Amino acid sequence: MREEDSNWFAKWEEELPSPEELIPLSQALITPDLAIAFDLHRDNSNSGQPLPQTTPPQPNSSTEFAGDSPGDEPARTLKRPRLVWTPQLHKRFVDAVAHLGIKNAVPKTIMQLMSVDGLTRENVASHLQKYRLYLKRMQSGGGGGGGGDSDHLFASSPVPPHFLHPTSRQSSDLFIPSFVPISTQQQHIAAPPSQFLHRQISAVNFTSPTKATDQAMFLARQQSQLQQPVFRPSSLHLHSQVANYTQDLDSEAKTVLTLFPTRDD
DNA sequence: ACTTTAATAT
DNA sequence: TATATTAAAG
Repeated sequence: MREEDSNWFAKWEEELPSPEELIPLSQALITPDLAIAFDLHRDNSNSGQPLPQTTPPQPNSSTEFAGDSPGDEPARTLKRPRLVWTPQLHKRFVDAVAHLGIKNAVPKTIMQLMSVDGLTRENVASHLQKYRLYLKRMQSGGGGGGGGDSDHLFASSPVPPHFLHPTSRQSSDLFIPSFVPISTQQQHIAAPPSQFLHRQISAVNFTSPTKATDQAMFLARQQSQLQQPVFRPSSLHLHSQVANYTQDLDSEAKTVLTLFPTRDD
């Protein structure tokens, strides 16, 4: 059932700033520094929480001289927990790609626009690769019969039409939301790593000021979703509040990063 | 240096 | 299965 092109737009917009939708979103991926910091208290009580020895690496946050002498930086080689692409995170991904236009939507740029702390270029690249395959298989088989059933994630976000038709203009000039005033929207973001946030925001000022404004708005919209309700688990340890960072040690010592609570549709 | 694609690993 | 990692090529 193909609706008009003008409809996806409206649908998409409706999805955006619903209060209910905003609440469950959390901050960002755990930052390695924080993880390390909190791991310092080893509550070694046998509470079924075997600490991950996989101390998430610190990408580059140390303000030390960046004398990158390979072989001396074990942090670089340590493994991060697997990223879990929740529908919310995927939506950010799609928004970013749509906003950039297919042309500029390369992993690095996408990553920058998403501005999710801890998200790596490779995370995005991997996801992008899979997403493109999904798009390809969408244009061929399409809506009729055989949709793969393993595409739940991708199906959870609407696919902008120009993703499928390389023709016609892309880029995002069309749908900068006229609402969403970036100022005064900002309540106090209860973000412990506000420094990081700041850093990421300031990292967006590339290219011309026009684009910068454009992307500032984009970011502003995105960040309105990032505003944290400051959910304070009264008696819980800091682990849970730092981020939605869950470890799946049930089966093995594998750790899993969860950005947002997954809510079933 | 970065992207893309395919193949492979966990 | 979903994501990561690697290799090769542009």
